Amino acid sequence: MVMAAPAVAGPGGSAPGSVGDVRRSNLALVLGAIAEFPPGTHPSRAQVAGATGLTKASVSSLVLDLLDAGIIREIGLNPQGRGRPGVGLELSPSRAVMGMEINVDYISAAVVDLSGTVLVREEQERDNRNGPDGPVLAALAALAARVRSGAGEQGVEVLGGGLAVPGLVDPAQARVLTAPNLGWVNVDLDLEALLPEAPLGVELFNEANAAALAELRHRPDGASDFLFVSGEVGVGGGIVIGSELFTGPHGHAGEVGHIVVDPNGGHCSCGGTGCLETVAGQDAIFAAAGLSPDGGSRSAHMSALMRALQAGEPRSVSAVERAGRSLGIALASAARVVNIESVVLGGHFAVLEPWLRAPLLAGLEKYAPGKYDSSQVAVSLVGESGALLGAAGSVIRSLVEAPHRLHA
Amino acid sequence: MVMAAPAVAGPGGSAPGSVGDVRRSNLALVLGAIAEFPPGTHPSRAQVAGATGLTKASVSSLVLDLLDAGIIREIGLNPQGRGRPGVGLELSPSRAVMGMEINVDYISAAVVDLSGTVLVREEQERDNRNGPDGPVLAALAALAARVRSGAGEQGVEVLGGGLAVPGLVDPAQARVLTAPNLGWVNVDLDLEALLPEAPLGVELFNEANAAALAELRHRPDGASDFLFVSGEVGVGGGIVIGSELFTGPHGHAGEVGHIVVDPNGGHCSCGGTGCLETVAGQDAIFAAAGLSPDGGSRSAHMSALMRALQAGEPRSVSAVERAGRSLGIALASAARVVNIESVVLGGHFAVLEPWLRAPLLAGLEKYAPGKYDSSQVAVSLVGESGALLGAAGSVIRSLVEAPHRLHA
DNA sequence: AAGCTTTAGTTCATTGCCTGAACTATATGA
DNA sequence: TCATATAGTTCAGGCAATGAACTAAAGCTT
Repeated sequence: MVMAAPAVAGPGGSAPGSVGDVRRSNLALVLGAIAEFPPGTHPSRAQVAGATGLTKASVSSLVLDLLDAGIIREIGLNPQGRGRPGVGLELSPSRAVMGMEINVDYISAAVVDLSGTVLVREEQERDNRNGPDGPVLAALAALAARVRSGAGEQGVEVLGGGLAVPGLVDPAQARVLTAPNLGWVNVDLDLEALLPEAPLGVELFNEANAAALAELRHRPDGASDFLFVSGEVGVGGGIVIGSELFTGPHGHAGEVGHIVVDPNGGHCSCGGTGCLETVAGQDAIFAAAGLSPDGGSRSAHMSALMRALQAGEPRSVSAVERAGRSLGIALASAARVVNIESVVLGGHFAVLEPWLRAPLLAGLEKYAPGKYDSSQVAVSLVGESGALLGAAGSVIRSLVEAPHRLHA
Repeated sequence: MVMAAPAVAGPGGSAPGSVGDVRRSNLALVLGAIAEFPPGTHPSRAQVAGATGLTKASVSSLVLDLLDAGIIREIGLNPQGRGRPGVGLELSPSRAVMGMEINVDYISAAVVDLSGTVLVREEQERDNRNGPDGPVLAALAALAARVRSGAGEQGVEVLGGGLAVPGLVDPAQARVLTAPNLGWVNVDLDLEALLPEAPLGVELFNEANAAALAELRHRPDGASDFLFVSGEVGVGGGIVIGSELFTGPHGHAGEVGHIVVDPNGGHCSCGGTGCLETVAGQDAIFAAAGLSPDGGSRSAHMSALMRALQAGEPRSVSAVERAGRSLGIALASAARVVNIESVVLGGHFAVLEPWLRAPLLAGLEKYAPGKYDSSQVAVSLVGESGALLGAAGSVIRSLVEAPHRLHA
């Protein structure tokens, strides 16, 4: 049964609850209400009271704490028609977090304020393949410092950050377990060095997971349950359930790229056989389309593939169709395991969607009839910078959910 | 990052927390501590205080509420060596819940006390296939009433119940969406009628999910993350993560039986193609082993299959090997999606495990190398009555986690 | 322009809960 | 018999939310 969630619930049997915890909980409730108000509108204390169910007295007191902590600020007046106008509240525009990304051929960093607006952003091309991790992180630290001081000049303080990496990560240990396309195995990261003295520290994310979180924030339909499939060199995924990232017991759920789609298929970089990635990863598609894997950069290949598809070149079309069919098989299986009915296509899957959609839907209909319909296969809205934005957004969200961490 | 769970955390942004919620939370904490003490040992208030981190004063007060509600009782003395002996506390033996099950060829009901001991149990053979649901439920209600009054004669009060059904359910609406082997589609159940006046009502469960919960309770290794695969006529599953059932956004996660294991495979009763169930379901195995599907009952077939396997009859052996390989493929895919590394085999998979294990492990190694090892493929310990026990256990657990529901 | 109405926000006494310290109760050991 | 150790209770103190009363500041009415 779907249990009615208690207003304040203890954890799985460990720490005792005391009165102070109620305040922490309500502090988050108030801040969340302010954050979730339609952008542009600045709710008054009274409106927050209405939205949260707390009394005006409690809200006043909680808002005071948040003001003291600098997380929110008062802005202008807010006439309600008749009586005394309310004082508008909004997330402080001078507090921000940093999103960072290490990818195969670039590093990037951006400062994002608490309402999600990108204030400063810088990207740096860099071949990160198969080199040691040290120089990559040094370069990123320099980039982050530059972006941070740029924000500082605008009077913006960076509270914390999130780093997205294309590989399996152990966030608790700040460790990259494997990142095949970077050539990293069991790399421990000194996240503190990326953002020295930041009160909230730096969190580590898998790239596809971070992108899924960004997608969650930007979906106009407000979807709270979906599977984000990210087509890159590899095929990654992120599962969002109830507006939360579902990571599984060890943090690596959603590895859609390694679902078996053909038991008699080819070898995969993961050591497995017949994984989706061996059919729908970038290199697999290029090879099947007859584009030599070494004759140019991947982005050049992608452009060539697009031209060929637009011209209706049969080999390219059938390569993409094969990828779509396999994607359908993988998503059918995934739907059965996690009971998700909605898919968002990211990375090259978004770009190839016009050619991918029909075979994908046919595959879903054949292997999981009735579980999806075409309206539940959408194209990503966040594009390239999804991982960056998602990492930042997740840090923002964890702050909103636990504002007491900021000495309030 | 794995966030440190706050001692008292609000829900996803709805209800305000107030001081009273702290008490509810701590009430559950105390009751949970008492429930989780090694069976046979009856903790004193002081020991509960130590285990929970609450003060003795708070524990005394909370224990008083639980005593008033009749959920626990004091039992004997508990010498600690030197000073004053503590008063032992235990879950009240006169409060219980009822587990119920509807299956293809029987219905059953059992009264289970709060510590998990089965007090009364009755099973009734009955052919529930393809008949209307009304008579089945009437028979179950009668059975439940009999068992309940049997418990009542021993002075045991039944507080609530859980019903396990072999099909997809919507617990919130008390509705069975589909139960192929019963021939039910969109059946609304009057759960209240099964246990009139029971203060906690009756919850509805999918059979494999309930069995997974029973498995959780009975594992000696205390595993808290595993995938339970139940082989019956169909192939069901239940995902346990962090000692909680993972049900997905719509409550139907873990349908391992319909993972695609062969894109060119046969039709499945779900409408799909190449599902695990078409290779590893009971009928599929019997057919592949050359046992005519209509020449006897399923249990007779199972006995025949076991004899054939013990004799090394090639067709039977290869049928089971094929099922094992396919199970390996399905579990490899599932591991990638939910990141679970441990499997428990139930139903006929438990019975066939000696023949199933080798091909299963080979499949896992081929399709998800390094994700599992043989020690993480275990055989179910709860056997036939798993669903019954799991449904009851889940109701007990939800009571332990929210004791205030009992007017305390 | 003065006064009424309406809404926003604050102040304050009350209630509920946990805490820590003091206290009572009850055992063992010398 | 007395010292010691442990269990459990009592009680004052602190913190948080509540609801009612109150102040503040606008629009509307006449």
